[in-house]
Amino acid sequence: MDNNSSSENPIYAIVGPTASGKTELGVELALRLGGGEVINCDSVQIYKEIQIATAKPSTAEMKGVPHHLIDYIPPEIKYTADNWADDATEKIIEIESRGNIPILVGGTGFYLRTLREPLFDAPRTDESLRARFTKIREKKGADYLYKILQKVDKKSADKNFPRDYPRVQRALEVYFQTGEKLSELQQMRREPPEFAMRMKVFVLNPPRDILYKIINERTLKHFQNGLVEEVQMLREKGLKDETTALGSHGYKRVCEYLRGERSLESAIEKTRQDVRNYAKRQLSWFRREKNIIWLDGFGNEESVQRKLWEILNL
RNA sequence: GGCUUGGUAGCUCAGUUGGUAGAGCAGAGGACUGAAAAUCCUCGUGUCGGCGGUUCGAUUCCGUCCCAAGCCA
Repeated sequence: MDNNSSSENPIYAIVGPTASGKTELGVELALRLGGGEVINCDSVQIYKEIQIATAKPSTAEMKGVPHHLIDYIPPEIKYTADNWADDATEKIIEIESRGNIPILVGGTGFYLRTLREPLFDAPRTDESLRARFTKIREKKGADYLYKILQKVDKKSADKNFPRDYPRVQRALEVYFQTGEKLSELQQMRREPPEFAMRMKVFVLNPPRDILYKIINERTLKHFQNGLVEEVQMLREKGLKDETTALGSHGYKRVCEYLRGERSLESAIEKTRQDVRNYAKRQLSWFRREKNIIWLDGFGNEESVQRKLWEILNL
């Protein structure tokens, strides 16, 4: 690989809220560039076997553009942001080494940030320790864990709210696993990768009301396309409701329906709301993100595509 | 046509023994360091259906009209 030229080569990222047309824009960009390859940046599309409600691109939608990090993790695995950053880094190097251009496409802002601003060095989460804390929380409440955290790592406790248990628990897990305070370890972020500076990140920003309408329609379509049957099949094969994969939009509510906890109708409505709320959170996240370029509209709109080609001189 | 029960925030409703009102949901804004499609924080002025009357003061009581649901003709 020629390091000199690669240090000037851009890497692209197309991000934004769910249902904003990232997939199409990413593929069009790859074709326009000639030699673009898509790397998925979505925390659910990485999983194999869950399909219908994941909005993974179909073969036709890929238009011959190579796609990476899609459909490659078994659904029972707990995959994390750091795993993805490692895999994505590897793919970026691989794609560039064959003279092609990586295009990150997806809506998981945390993953993208993890790639650009790597996390501190830490051992993998000790799942048995996590299970123990979860048990304590279920028995004694989130406030109880929070009080422990106040004693062992006051700074972490002050940063978080008592009921935000994933973060409170994470800080406790780190402390009891490593003997060190998360608040101190977090200062020690690793150096950004060489390519971080070469990344051009575009964020799609469609009108909210239209986006919500599309989400509502798409959700209904997922159910009509056999989402319930897909979940039934996965559960019959032994996939647990508690997995990350079955916790994703649609799947979670269908599991509740299959457990008899809600009606099918309410599973659809609740999923719609889950996805709408998620889209809003994604936008909040990207507003905070540094070094991004906003593209108003949907990724499948010609005006948006034209604007992107213009910015990139393509 | 008569009777009954309702008409309060986008929706479902609570409430004020008369001093212009508050919950849940929806929605909005925000946080985010290995669970991130997760998790959490903050945000509620609306002719209290219209018009009159009583009253210092009415969304609250009275009258009347309109609308909805139910029952009786």
